[in-house]
Amino acid sequence: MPEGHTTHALAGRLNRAFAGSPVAVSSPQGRFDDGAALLDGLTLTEASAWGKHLFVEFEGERWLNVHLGLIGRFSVRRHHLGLQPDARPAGMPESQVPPRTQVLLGSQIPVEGQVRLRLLNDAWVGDLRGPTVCAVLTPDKVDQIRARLGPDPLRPDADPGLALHRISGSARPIGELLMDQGVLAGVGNVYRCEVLFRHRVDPFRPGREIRPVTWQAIWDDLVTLMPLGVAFGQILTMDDQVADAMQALAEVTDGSAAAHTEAGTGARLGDRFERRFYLYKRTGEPCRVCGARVRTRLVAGRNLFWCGRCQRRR
DNA sequence: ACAGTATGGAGAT
DNA sequence: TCTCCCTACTGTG
Repeated sequence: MPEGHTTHALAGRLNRAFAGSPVAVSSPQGRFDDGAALLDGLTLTEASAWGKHLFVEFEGERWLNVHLGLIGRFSVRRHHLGLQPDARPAGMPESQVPPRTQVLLGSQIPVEGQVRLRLLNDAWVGDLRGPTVCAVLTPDKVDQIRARLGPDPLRPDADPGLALHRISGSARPIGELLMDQGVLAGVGNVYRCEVLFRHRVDPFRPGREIRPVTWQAIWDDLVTLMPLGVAFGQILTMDDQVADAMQALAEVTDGSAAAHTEAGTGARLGDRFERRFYLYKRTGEPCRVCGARVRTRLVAGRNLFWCGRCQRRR
């Protein structure tokens, strides 16, 4: 389910599992052998996300860039092999065991399916499958990619004015502009349909006809909604679920409930919510607000869902 | 077992 | 606007 919330959650999991430790990098599938060799054994500095792009910095100014595309997955889980005493020379501290040794130990971790990239340290294993992008980049190239991306509502440094500038100067429909990663980074098909509905905006309305105050409301809404997606591992847009999620998140932040800080599976707060949207994939069903049938149209190769009555031009 | 679909995006046309 | 890439899950037989 890769929209921006997925990438940001992934960056967090990678940091909790690997940041600050040397990482054995391999390509069990073989299609990333060259890139893996460039990173193997380097210390992972920090993972971060910008929209749907994941950037993982390693020592020596080497960057791993991953884009999950439509079907990519990146699992991060604990393994229980540990480092066996006889796997390193006598007297060598565990922290100095060469990553290659870890690779040998790691080879005991079964590989299921096509794993393009495997990250491994003494406690964690991360397996990447089916990405559209998996590459090692120089800092220059990383800057280039970032320069092409619009502001990301999940980044504190984001400037919604940049997106407004591109929207207000465009004749393209807002439903299309929201999906353009150069206008706004991180929003995909679900968030675009749902957020336009939440503000009753006609998806076919040209960008230049969107009032700045309307754009600001949409942006503010995304700044509220998308962190919930990160925290709960699913896209939440329905008012009742959003309210519940915000409350649950506030309780965790206040410390009045046990915080789940493990990077592993199972401890996630996610999957607690029923999968339910205002419009997404509800073609022909009644609008939850007005009862009109939810409509759909292929826009630039993707299914756009909208309510022709609630989102009529005003 | 197999077909269909999917929350993306690049490149060709 | 079309074609292609790539994996996981769903529904059908």
